[in-house]
Amino acid sequence: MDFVTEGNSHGVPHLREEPLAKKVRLGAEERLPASRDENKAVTRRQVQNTPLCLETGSTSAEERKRRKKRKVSGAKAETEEVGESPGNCSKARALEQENLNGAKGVEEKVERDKEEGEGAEEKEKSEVKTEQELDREIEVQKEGVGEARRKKVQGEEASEDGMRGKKANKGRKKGATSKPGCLGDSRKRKAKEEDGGARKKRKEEEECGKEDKWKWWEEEQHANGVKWQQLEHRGPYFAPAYERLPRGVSFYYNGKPMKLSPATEEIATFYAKMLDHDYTRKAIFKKNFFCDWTEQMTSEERKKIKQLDKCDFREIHEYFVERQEAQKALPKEEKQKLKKEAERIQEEYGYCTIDGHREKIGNFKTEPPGLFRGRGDHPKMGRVKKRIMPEDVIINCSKGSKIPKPPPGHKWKEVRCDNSVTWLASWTENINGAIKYIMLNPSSKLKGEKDWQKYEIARCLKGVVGKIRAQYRADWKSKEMKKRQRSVALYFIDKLALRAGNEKEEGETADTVGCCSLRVEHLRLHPRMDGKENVVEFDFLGKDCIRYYNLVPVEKQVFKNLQLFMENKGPGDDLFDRLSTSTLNKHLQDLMEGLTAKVFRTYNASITLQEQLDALTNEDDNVAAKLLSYNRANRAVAILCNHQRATPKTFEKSMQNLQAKINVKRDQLCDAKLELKKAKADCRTKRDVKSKAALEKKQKHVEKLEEQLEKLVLQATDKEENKQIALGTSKLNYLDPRISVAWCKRFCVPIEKIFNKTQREKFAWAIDMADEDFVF
DNA sequence: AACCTGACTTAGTATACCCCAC
DNA sequence: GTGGGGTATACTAAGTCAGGTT
Repeated sequence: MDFVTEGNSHGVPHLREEPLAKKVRLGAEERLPASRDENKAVTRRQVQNTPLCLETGSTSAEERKRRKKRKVSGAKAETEEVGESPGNCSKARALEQENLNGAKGVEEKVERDKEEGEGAEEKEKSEVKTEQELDREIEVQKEGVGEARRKKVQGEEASEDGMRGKKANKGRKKGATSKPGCLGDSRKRKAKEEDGGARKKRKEEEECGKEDKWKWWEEEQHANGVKWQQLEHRGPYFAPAYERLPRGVSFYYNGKPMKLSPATEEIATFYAKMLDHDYTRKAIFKKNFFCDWTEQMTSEERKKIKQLDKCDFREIHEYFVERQEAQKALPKEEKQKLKKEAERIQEEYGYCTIDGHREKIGNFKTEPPGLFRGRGDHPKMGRVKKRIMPEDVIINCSKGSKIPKPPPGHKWKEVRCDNSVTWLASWTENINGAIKYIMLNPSSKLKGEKDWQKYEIARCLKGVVGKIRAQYRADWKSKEMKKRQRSVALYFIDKLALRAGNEKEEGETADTVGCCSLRVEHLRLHPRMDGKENVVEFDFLGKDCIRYYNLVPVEKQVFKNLQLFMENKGPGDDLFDRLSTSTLNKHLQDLMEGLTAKVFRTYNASITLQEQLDALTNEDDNVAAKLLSYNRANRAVAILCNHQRATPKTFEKSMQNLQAKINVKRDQLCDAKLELKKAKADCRTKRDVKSKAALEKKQKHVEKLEEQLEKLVLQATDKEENKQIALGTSKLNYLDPRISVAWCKRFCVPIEKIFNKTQREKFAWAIDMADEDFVF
């Protein structure tokens, strides 16, 4: 992994020379058991959670707590080294202000209204499509892109002014669907052949066509803080009531069957269902479960059930396994019936009306009761998550609207009308006391607008990041300890895309950290390592207990600072003892409006995608090769952000299958080439029309096979490189979709190859507004 | 400034579902 | 028609960050 900063004055983590998968692989080698199959009990997560093997060792929660207290009081007592004037970035701010205001601006409505009619017409036409029509459409789309490109060459103005770029895009759109071809025939053919999933697409489009799409991005935004004027919904859909176990299914204690009270039995089924899960092998899980379970028992039961290991849930477990299998084996009509019912529920509860538009809700069901599945070494795992009752639920809707009816015999905790928030209903969960919300789907206006804004802020950062970097580099030498720590932390956040790292309550959650909460034990300093100087070895558990392991050569001054920060500290002490996320974010806010630590992650992710796409895409490649380039660029971002996944259980097998396919194809190609040779000879001797036609046919066959083989090989490469990396998270949350849309348009790749249906819905705004010239 | 809480985004995993090869 | 594999979706935990209170 080359995290070396040479040739990159800002120490930006993007644009690396070496394959980007190395970091993860390095971590993985240490993390993963040699053979998962041999040792099924050892999951990735478990291995990740084993204490970090640092000389310093890990620190207990109590010790950390003690130290933290000391840190806080110590920091208060100690005066700053030198009282320098506070960081002044008003210039940067002033510069940025303009940009940001622009970003928030909204287009003139008149212009829009004029064009609305045409849009509607277009939509109507495209409602139901045949396969041929779809293929034709792709060609036309490509032709349009060519037209757009030609226009660009002629000097047409590109629209890239962020949230204001609508007008120009509209103009482009019209052109993009009408003008005749720019592509050569062979390329058109290629595109046609490669888009095999036309049937699937048609189905998707039919579904999409049903809903009339609301182009909220062409409308005015609400005044500051107001999220809606009108909101009406059906309230949450409650988890089904508990059903008693059938007679023949029993819980056993100490080998003897035992009838349990309904509440006790229900909780027992939660555990029984998880019997073949790793959780039930964890001591904390068992302890927490037993503790909460006994609390729910009747006094009679409590007297009898004293030890968990005398409890036998196996019969209950088997019952649920069988029931699930029976469910799967249900006759078609029964399955249809169930599906219909699910659809009905979705129809009734899954949508709301917001400002006159029907929008999909993200999660309209309350979370069912069960056992808490905290990740990593969560101290509360196994605790009983209580059933949510209407009496726990707060409903949020507009005043004049139809207030949802609670289930018969129940009432809501509260009905309120607060249009400064986006949630429709909420309740407080019993494990951590956190509030859970029912909110809209990502395709909704409320979510989409926020998403769009997020990328606009990240784009603003692009304009000032140079200054910010210059400043934090200068601050590395500050006489103020606070500033030094802040500047080094910011360097890490920028260069390594670390999360901010809020303080967490000790003992309440798994011990994970981010930048500001790094402890001395999470870093090791190597003045020299593998021929590189000033190498910092990071090894800590981040969000969701995903291990972050990285060897990073840093600049000399950073290295020196780290030595200074670590001086006279124990392994469990905070590295940045004078820094918190709130002071860091306050500082960032001064540098640029809207800037917070996480914006760096968004910015660096998106800029990395853009740069990698530019570097990796070859215009002459076929679609499969271009997709590999895209995935590689996406992968670079996923690695930067440390988005990992467990290697899919079926990985090895499916890899073998793919390899087998490749081998078959190779053989076929070999045969086809032989036949081609024969046909050539035949043609030379006979010299008639028939043999010439045969030759042509053979030639085409070989070409086709070659193409197919190449596609398979690319697929295999992609798969292998993607083994432990999760691309979805960055695609969904960090990459400005307009970069992908522009790339698709520029390189004639159908957007469906990059975004699936859900993603297209979420990014509808970007797909509609970005043209091929969009630059992040 | 610390602390707490609410609102919202980001995250990995479990499961449902669909399609293709047989 | 079926089973398996792969993708899409559902689910909910775990973060970030801001604003109010002490």
